[in-house]
Amino acid sequence: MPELPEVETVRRGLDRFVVGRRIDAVEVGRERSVRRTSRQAVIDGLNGATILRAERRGKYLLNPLDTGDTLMIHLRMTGQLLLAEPGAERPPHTHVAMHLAADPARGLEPAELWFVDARTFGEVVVFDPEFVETELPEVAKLGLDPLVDAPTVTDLATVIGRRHMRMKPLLVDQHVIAGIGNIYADEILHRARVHPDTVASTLRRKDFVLLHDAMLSILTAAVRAGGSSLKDNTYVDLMGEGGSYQEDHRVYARAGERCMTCGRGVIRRLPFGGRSTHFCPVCQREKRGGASPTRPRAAR
DNA sequence: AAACAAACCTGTGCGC
DNA sequence: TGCGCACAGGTTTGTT
Repeated sequence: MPELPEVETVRRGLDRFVVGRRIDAVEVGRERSVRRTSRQAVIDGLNGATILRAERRGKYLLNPLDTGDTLMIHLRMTGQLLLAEPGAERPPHTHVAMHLAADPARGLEPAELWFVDARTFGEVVVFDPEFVETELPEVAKLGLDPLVDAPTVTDLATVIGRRHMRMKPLLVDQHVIAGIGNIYADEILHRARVHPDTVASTLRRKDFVLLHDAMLSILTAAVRAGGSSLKDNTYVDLMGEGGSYQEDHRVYARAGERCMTCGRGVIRRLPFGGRSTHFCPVCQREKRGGASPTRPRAAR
């Protein structure tokens, strides 16, 4: 569920309410949430540690600790991080609870930080960042982060311009660009007027300009709105508040509706690369060379 | 290199 | 109301 804007919103909550505090105790309920290492490794790695910073790379939350280790949390589909008062009743599927010490300097009372995750795809890991390549290889291999790395149009063109992948699967590929998921990929392609089936290597400079602008403006606007919360309200921030960017979605979950941009097309929903994809057939006209199933390639 | 399916789990919404 | 099935924001792995 959570993509870059949602994870960034959570990161900001951590920055504000959790950074600088010591973890006095840790409870791990379900072992699956800490499967990367073990229950004991997470407990030992966090007990007595102080969280120095709250960082994010793609959809990964990275929190350096004063022990030299880093606490990584990935929410995957249904994970949540919630701040609560000590002893408060925990929601179902609360798998990890960290007891945070007070921070009198900032007027913060003791609190609990909960990792809640119904589907248990998410995970909590304590690792040594010096060995990120072996301990968390996927983090080491993440592509450009649109906000952290602030890539230019040329950076974007360099990273995706020689790929023969279709744009929808490419945008959600974390090795290429980190942080974009199914919702924002659809929104970005629509704003850039690029059909999801367009092969990346056929794009022109003007397309990269449009994609770059769409990516940056949509992601920053979504962060400003606190992310997108869908009907099930699975995504909420640290304080349990939903975001409002879903109100600005132009194509995602709008199949069958008239396009709000051109007023002519009707939003379609089709699987691309196995993911349901929403687009306006008028705004995002398929161009020649973009979408043939057997892509003829001149030998060279 | 790229496409595709399956796997990991649970909850929800829909058609009947 | 109840049942069964399709589907869901992510990512990895194994095959073509």
